[in-house]
Amino acid sequence: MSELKAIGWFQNLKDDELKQVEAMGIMKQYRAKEAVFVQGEILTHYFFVVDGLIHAYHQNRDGKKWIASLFSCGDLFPHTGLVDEENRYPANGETITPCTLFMIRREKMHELMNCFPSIERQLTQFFAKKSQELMNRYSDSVLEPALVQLVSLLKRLAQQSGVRATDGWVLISAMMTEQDMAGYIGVTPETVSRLLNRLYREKRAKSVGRGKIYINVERC
DNA sequence: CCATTAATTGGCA
DNA sequence: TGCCAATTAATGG
Repeated sequence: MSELKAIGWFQNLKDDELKQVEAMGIMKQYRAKEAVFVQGEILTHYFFVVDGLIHAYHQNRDGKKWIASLFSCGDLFPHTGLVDEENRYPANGETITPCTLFMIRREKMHELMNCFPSIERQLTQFFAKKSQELMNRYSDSVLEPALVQLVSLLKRLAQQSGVRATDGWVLISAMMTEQDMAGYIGVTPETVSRLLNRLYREKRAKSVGRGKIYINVERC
């Protein structure tokens, strides 16, 4: 059960403290494409990602969806209600791949911060990092063409869950679908499909069946 | 298998 | 690039 140590937040805790933290929440398994929370509902729990990929997205009445953020191992979400008074989920949370999440009630989360100041400091750093990521992503969405944004996304996935293969190729498995990528970048699925095929032609990436892509780190 | 969903492709704005 | 339509591929019973 000490999977918690692996996610970064609790590394400098003593064993008994770690047990104390484990007792404050529960480890939960999710299947792929399973809802974790719904936008607008009362915020009852926070989630630490132990394993897997989750997205938070907004959706309009036509069903168009925009992925606000991606969470992988070591991330904590949602990001509201901890240092402000917001008490509803700001977006829809849904797993992309099968996931293992450490789930902790809101009240316990505040208790956790009070009991362990070191974790509260990490939270501040975490927010700063996420804020920076969001700003970079937004500037890319305005300044860069979709191809560049797609490559950035693939690089990020490679860095987070990629497996090194032979000579400069990294395998990204357990991938988002192309629709997900489209939703993240803010373009249509057709565009993503065409851009990916372009990357394949240019030998900057290659496909290994659905959901698995090799990317050439050097050329990207 | 069939039904459903995802991805591809071509045409046109 | 986006949107639409027509196919083709893949996935899950």
